[in-house]
Amino acid sequence: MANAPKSAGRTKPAHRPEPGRAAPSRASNHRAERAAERRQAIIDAALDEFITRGFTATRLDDIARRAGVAKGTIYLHFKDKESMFEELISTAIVPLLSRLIPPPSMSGSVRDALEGFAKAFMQEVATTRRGEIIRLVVAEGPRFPAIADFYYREVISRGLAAMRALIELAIARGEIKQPELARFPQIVVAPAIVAVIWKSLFERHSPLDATEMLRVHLDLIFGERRTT
Amino acid sequence: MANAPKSAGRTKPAHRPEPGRAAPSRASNHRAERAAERRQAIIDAALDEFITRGFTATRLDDIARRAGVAKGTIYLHFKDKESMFEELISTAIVPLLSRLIPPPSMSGSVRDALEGFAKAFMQEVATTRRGEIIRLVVAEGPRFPAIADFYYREVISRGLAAMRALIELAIARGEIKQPELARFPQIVVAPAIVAVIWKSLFERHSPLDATEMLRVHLDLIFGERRTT
Amino acid sequence: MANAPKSAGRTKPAHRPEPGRAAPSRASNHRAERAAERRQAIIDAALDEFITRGFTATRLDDIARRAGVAKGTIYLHFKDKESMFEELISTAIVPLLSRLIPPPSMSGSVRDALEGFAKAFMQEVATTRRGEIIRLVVAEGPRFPAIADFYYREVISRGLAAMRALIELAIARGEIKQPELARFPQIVVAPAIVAVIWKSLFERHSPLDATEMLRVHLDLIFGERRTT
Amino acid sequence: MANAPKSAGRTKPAHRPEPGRAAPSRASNHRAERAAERRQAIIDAALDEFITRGFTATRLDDIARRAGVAKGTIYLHFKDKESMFEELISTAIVPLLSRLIPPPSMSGSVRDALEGFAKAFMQEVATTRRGEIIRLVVAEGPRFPAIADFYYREVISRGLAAMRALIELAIARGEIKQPELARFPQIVVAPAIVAVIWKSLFERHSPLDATEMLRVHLDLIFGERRTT
DNA sequence: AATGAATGAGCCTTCATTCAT
DNA sequence: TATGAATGAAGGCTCATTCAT
Repeated sequence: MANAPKSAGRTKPAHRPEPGRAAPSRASNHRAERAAERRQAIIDAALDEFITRGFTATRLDDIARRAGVAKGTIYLHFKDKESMFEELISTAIVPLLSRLIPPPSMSGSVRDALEGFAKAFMQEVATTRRGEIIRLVVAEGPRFPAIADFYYREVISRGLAAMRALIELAIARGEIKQPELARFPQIVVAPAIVAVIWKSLFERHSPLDATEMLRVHLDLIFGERRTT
Repeated sequence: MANAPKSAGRTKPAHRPEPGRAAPSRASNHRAERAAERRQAIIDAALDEFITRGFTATRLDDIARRAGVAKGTIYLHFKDKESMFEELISTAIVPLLSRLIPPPSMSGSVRDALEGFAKAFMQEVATTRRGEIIRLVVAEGPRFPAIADFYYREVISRGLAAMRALIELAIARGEIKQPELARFPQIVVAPAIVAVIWKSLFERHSPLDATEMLRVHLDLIFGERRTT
Repeated sequence: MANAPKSAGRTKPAHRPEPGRAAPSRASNHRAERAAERRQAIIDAALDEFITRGFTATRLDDIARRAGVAKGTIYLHFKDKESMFEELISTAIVPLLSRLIPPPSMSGSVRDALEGFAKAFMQEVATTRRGEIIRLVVAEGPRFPAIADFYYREVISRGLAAMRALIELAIARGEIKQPELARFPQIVVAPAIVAVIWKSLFERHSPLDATEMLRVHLDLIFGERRTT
Repeated sequence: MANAPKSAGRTKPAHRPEPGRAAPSRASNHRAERAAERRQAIIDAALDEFITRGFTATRLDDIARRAGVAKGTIYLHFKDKESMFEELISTAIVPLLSRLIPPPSMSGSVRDALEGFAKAFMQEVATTRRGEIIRLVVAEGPRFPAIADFYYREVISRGLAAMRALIELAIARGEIKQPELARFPQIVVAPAIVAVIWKSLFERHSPLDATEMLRVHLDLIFGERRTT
C-alpha cells in the first residue's frame, strides 16, 4: 500500500478538463494538479467498476473510459491491476476511520456515543459507495491477503478496540448490564454490517430501515427504549 | 481434494446387456451411479473453486481437473459456466433449510430453540463450506440477480419469517422484553453472519469463538446469563 | 459518481498534439498509414483464407499469421469473424462494378460492348481472386442471407438490369434476332459464371479457353462469326 | 427426392426398433436390411445437413439426431466425417447420370433430345436436393480434390462428351448453324448451372422461370422459336 | 506525461472421435 | 451391432500489459 497520496481532494472529483482542450480556466491549475485530478478520476472510476463487477471481471478499459483517460495512463499511476485494487481498497475507508471511531469521551453517555456512531455510519457508509466497498472486501478479501491483512490491522482491530473500550466504559458506568459483551464487540457492530449487505442484495426485495434497526439494537444493548 | 483416478473401473469386463434380455437394471444402475458420482464430483470441485476464486476468476479447467473429469464433461451436466454457478449456489443451501429453520414448537423455551439454531448453524454452516457459500452470495449476488432473488425468496424471507415468529412467541411468553425486536429479526441473526465473514477473513489474525459469541448475544436478547 | 462520458474513448480520439511541437502531420500520417496497411493486410489475408477454406474452416489464427499481425489485432478492425466475412465479401467486388457494367453507350455496337465486358471480366474477375470470391458467394450465400441479399441488390439486379438494357438495345437495332433473350439476361452471363467455376474446380483436369468460349457464345447470340 | 422426412430424427426415429424390444413387425426385416435402412437414414440425414451447412459447419451430432441413430453408429458405416462426405457427394448423383445423359439416338431431333434433357434436369435436379448438391460441389470441391476429381471423371467429362456428340450430330444435320459450339459444350449447359445457383441464392429475391429460360436458350442455339 | 494501437497468453466452449457397456 | 457418455484438442474472443509516437 505504497504510494497513495493521502491528500486527495475527496470532495468534488468531477471537473476533469477535457484532455487536449484549451488551457483550464483557473491559472492555478498546473501540471501537478491536473495529474492529481487525473489520478483521482482513475481512482473513482476504478472503485465504481470494482464495486460493480468485482476484481476479476473489471476491465481496465472500462476504468479508463469512465475516468476519461487512456488505458496506458493508468499504468503511469499504478503498477498493475492488482496493485491498483489493493491500494484503492485499502485507502478508500481509512480517511473515514477517525470520524467513525471517535475517542471515548468522558463527557456524554456511551449510548450517545454509539448513537453518534450509528448515525455517522448510516450517513457516511451505509448509504454511500463505502458500504459497497465493505461488501467488496468481504468478496475479495480471501483472494487478497494483503487486503484482509490491511483491513484487520487498520480497520477491524482498531475499530473493535475502540468499541471494546466504549463497552467497558459503559459497563463500568452501569449503562450496559452485560459484562460479557466486552468480549465480543462484534455483536455491537453486527447489525451495521448486516445492514450494508442487505442494502446491496435485498433492498429491492424488501427495503430495510437500517437506522431504526440500529436504534432497536442499541435499545437491546442498553436495556432501555428510546424514540427517534 | 483427491481427484478420481482416470482408470477407475477399467478392469470391469464388459457385461454387455443382451439386447433381447430383460431390463439390465444392474448395468443401468451402474451407469447412472457413475454419472451421478461424476456430477457430484463436478459440483464439489466447482463449489470449492468458486469459493476460493469467485465466479469470474474460476477456470473450468481447474474445476475439471479437481473433479477428475475432462473439460467437456462439465458441459454434459451444465449449460455453461454461469448456469452452473447459479444452479450450484442456489441448490447448495436449500437441503439445509428445513433443519436450520425448525417450526416454532410450543414445547420448550424459545431460547432453547435459538440455542439449537445457533448450534446447528455452527455445526452445519459456520464450520463448513456452506459458510463460505454465504460469503460467496454476498460477493456475487449483485452481479447475479437470479441468485439474489433466489436467496431472498427461498432462504432470507423464509428464515426471517420463522425467526420473527419465534421472537413474537418469546415476547408473548415474556422471554424477550424488547417487543420491537420482532420488527428486525435480522438483529438476531446478525452475529451469525458476522461470524461467518470473520472466519473467512480474519480468523488467522484473531480467532473468534463464534459459539460463545452467539451465546452472549442470546444472553443479551433474553436478558439472562447462561453458561455453556 | 464522477464518471466520464461513456463516449470519450472512441469518438473523440483526444487529439492531443505534442503540446510544444508543431502539428506532427508526418507522425499522424504514418500512424494512419500503418493502420490502413495493416487493415489491408488483414483483408487480403482473410480473403485468401476464406477462399481457400470457406468460412467455417478458416481460422483467425491463420489469417493473423498470413497478415503478419497478432490475433487480437483483427478485432481492432472487425467485430467478429462473421462480420469480417460479410464485410469482406460484400465490399470485395463493388469497386469493380462500375467498370464491369458500363452505361449502354449509343455509339458502337452492342456486340462491341459485350466483347468489352467479356474482356474485362476475364481480366478483372476470371483470372483473379475475384473469380474465387464469386464461387465463395455461391458456397456460403445460403448460410449468410446478408451476403446473398447484398449481392442480389448491389451486383445481380444491377448487372442484369444493365445487361437487359443492352439486349433490348441490340434487339431494337437488329443486332440480336431473339427478342425473348431480354427476358433472361442470365443466359448471356451464364458462360462467364461457368468459366469461373470451371477454373476453380476443373482447370487442372482440362484447361478451358474461357475467352474463346465467351466469343463463341457471343457469336451464338449475335448470329455472326468473328475471329479474335 | 429420396431424402428422409425432415421429422424423422426426433419424433419418429425412422423405425428404429427400441433396442431390447420385441422383434420388428415385418418378418422379412432382417438384420442386414435394418442395417441398410440405418445406413440410408444416415446418408439422407448427412446430405441434408451438408447441403444446409457445408462440410465444416455440419455436426455429426445433428446428422445422428436427424437420422435417428446414435453418434457412434455413424462410425460403424463410415471411417470419419471426411470419408463420409466424399463418399456421399460422389455417389449422390451417379445413379442419375444414365437418365440425364441418354445415348444420342438417331431417331428424333437433337433439339428434342436437349428438351428432354432440360426437362429431366428440371425435374430431377433443379427442383430437388440434387441441385443443392451441385452447389455443394462448387462450394467444397477445391478443398476436396477427391471430390473434384471424381466429379470431373464421372460426371463432367462424360456429360460434356455426350453433349458434344449431340452438338456435332446437330451440326451434321444442320440443326445447329454454329460449328464452333462443339468446342464448348459448356455453353449449352451453362444456363442450367446458373438456374441451380439462382434457385439457391436469389429465388426469394426474384423467382426465375428456369424451364422457360432453358427453352429460350435452346431457341438461341437452334435458331428457331418454339412455344411450350 | 499521455496516448491507444498492438500484442498474445488465456479462457470458455464446441465437436469429432473413442470405447465401455 | 448400437449406444452415448466421455474425452481433449482446437478455435473464437477477451483483456492486461507494453511501447512507439
